[in-house]
Amino acid sequence: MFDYKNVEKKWNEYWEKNQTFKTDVYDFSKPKFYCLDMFPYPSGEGLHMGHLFGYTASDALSRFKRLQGYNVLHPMGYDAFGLPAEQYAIKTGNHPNGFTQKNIANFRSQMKKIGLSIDWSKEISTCEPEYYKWTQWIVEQLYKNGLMKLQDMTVNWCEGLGTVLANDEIIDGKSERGGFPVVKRKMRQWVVDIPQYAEKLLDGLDNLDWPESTKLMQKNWIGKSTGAQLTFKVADTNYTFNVFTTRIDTLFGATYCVLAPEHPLVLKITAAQQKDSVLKYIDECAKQSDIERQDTTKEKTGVFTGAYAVNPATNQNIPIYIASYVLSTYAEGAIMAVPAHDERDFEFATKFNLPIIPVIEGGNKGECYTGDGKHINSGFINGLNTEQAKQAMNKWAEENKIGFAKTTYRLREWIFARQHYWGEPMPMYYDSKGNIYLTPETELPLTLPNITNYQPQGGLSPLANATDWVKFKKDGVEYTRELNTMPGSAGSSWYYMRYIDPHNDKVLADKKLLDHWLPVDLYVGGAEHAVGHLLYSRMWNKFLYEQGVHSHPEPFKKLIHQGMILASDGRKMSKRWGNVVNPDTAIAENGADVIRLFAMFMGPIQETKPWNSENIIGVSRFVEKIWALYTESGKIKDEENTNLDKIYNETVKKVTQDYEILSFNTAISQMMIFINAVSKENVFPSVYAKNFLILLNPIAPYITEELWQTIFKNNNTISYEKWPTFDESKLIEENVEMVVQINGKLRDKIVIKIDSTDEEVSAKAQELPTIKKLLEGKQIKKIIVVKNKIVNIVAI
RNA sequence: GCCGAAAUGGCGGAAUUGGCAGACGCAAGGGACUUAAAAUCCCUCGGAAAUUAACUUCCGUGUCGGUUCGAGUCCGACUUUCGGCACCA
Repeated sequence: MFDYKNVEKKWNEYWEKNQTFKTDVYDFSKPKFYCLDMFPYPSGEGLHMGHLFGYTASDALSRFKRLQGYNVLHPMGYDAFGLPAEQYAIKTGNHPNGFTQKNIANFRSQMKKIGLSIDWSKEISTCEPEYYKWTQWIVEQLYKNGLMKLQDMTVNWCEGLGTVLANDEIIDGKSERGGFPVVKRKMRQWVVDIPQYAEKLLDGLDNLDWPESTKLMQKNWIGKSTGAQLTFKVADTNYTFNVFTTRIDTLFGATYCVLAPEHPLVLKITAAQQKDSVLKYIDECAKQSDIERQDTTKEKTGVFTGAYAVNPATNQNIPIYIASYVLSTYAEGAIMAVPAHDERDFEFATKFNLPIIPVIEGGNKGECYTGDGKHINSGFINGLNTEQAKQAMNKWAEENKIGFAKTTYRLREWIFARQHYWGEPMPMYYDSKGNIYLTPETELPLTLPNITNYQPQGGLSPLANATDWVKFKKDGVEYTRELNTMPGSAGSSWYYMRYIDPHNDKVLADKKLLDHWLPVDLYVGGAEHAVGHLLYSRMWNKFLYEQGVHSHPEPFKKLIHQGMILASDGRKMSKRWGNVVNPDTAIAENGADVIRLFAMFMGPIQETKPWNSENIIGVSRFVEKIWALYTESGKIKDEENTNLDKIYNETVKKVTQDYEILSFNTAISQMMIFINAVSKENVFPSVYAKNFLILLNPIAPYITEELWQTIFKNNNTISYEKWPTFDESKLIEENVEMVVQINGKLRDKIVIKIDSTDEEVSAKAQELPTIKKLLEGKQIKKIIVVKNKIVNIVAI
């Protein structure tokens, strides 16, 4: 029996004592491989199966690359600022740091139990001043470059949490944490001008080895839209407003305009007799939650302002409405409505009896037509198709100073402020006039003050309670500090850089090291970060790249998302269902090797799949079989066994290829096939026995270390051995079995010399008695030979 | 509503470029060993027909159609599940 408990203890101590997995980042003599996991938020619940799964996969790859002779960087850290710690502090009055540190200690010990080959000397935590000093430094650079700014924003306000939330922190109109309702509110906020990077972020996607679906999600999130901006005059006033349209060609069919209810012009242009209804409508919209407002199944609403705009193409007056289907947050917050050729405008116009003028031929009468066609009722563009008409109209608009071609993005400013205590303090302060100052670099990190009351103060961060910290004097002048702290995504947007040089106190990280180690070669993490974290990180990376911090425009070369691990009942693991399987328990009961093998054997890592504990026995038997084979069978000898040559070389080849593409389930399957073959033989050549341990080591590090040491009397760890090579000539046999088909159906098989000519093969196939019989009375039309595989006789 | 991914035995899954569907493992059934059990080993294991048995035949990768000598794989339409977005002008 494999005594996994003692073996795990022994090797955990050995690895720690010998710093087996410490990476010398200055060693540039070997090729580098940077293997990164999305670091965990250290919750009170500890690691879950999803962590175990993803971390095991990246660890197996790290160990594989190490064995292949790469200098591997495989670090770990903690995304340690966050809401649960904040709420713990609010509830208990205790400092969130204690809670966080306790959880971190638990996470670290759990990860060690899985046998992860982490370089623990490079461990980081985003809540350490040593770390967030540089988060603050980056924020200051963003500010200096005009990318971090104060802006009046319509924000997602969550009263339940007393804070502003990012779009990706909201699910179905409720806060991701706590499930509290979220409403829109206008607030002055620190924002990162990420839209400035929209085009670069879009371009950069092309060359990344990422899942296509993730790239597409980022593309959609950025939401590039090409069209034109047009200026409309408000009739009988000096007011004008801009609209954005992708269909400038339909301008002749614009029969009304709509402003978003929040549009600044609304109150200025509303006619006296419409004032009441307009105010009432604006009020209604403000009160609506996100879910209500985004419900597209509901009938569109809106009111007439009493004002008219001038259609610049027809010079006719067209009514101006306000309606909630026009969003203040997108483009100009105003549209020209072309009901004949836009579904939404059509619905609205029908409801409010507004004129619908077709300007493109096609479609049915009385219906909205969005397709291409010849323009009609459109003055100088009559007869043109959509593309031609767009060009003509763009030219016309520019010449007449009415508008110009424009590209708009859906991507909005990244709201970079939370009304929390447990986050990085913003390194800004204000004088009595409201002028903004940056905390001097020499004074960074600006550390969190100690407070006792963690309750948010009427929309202000609990930092407001630290009066001594908030107000301070410098050269006799009184200043006030920024009270907001940074969002969770701040520290996680650059942590992969810090791992490379985690204790540098002069710079964020040595440029020479960053240039060598970036980009990350493999990034493993959940698909839930497809836009949020993975977009923010890319933007910070691009910014720091442009600042000359390092020389890599993209941070993560290859990305994979590990699938979600469900409970055996096919549902999500949840306390609510009582179906949670805890990694600690699973490891204690089966051993880390067995759990690692089991996790990797379940299926492709990208797939969501259930954790069926009863299947563990399969890999457990495999482990015991190996243990017995090496320790008891006496089969390992310095002899040859030609029966095993082929399967051995096949196994080395297949396992190597499969590890390379992270297909661990098929690699394990091949190793099982090999061990099954060995168990049928009397001799297991010691060269094969040694090399098999190396093949298995990335997934099952403990048993392989132990056998390596005890059976082969090696004093060194197996972790830096040389990856076995295979002999291609051993894979080629003299004869091959070929399938004989008639009309594509399997009828017989023949064994034939490898690489026989098509003629030889088809002649031999036709001599087979079964084939002869089946071909009786039939005429052979064609014979297709797939070399060394198939003969297909087509006959009628 | 729009975008994306997926669907293969009782179960997890495998199948190179379009070339023997079901590797490997679990569960199940049968047998060996044992006083017995556990463990281990051996055999069977998609469905149907037929057969003493070997053998054989037909059907079969969500549904319907197509391309092809040949389709789990390619094309078209659809169904279901999961993920994302959600009036984006």
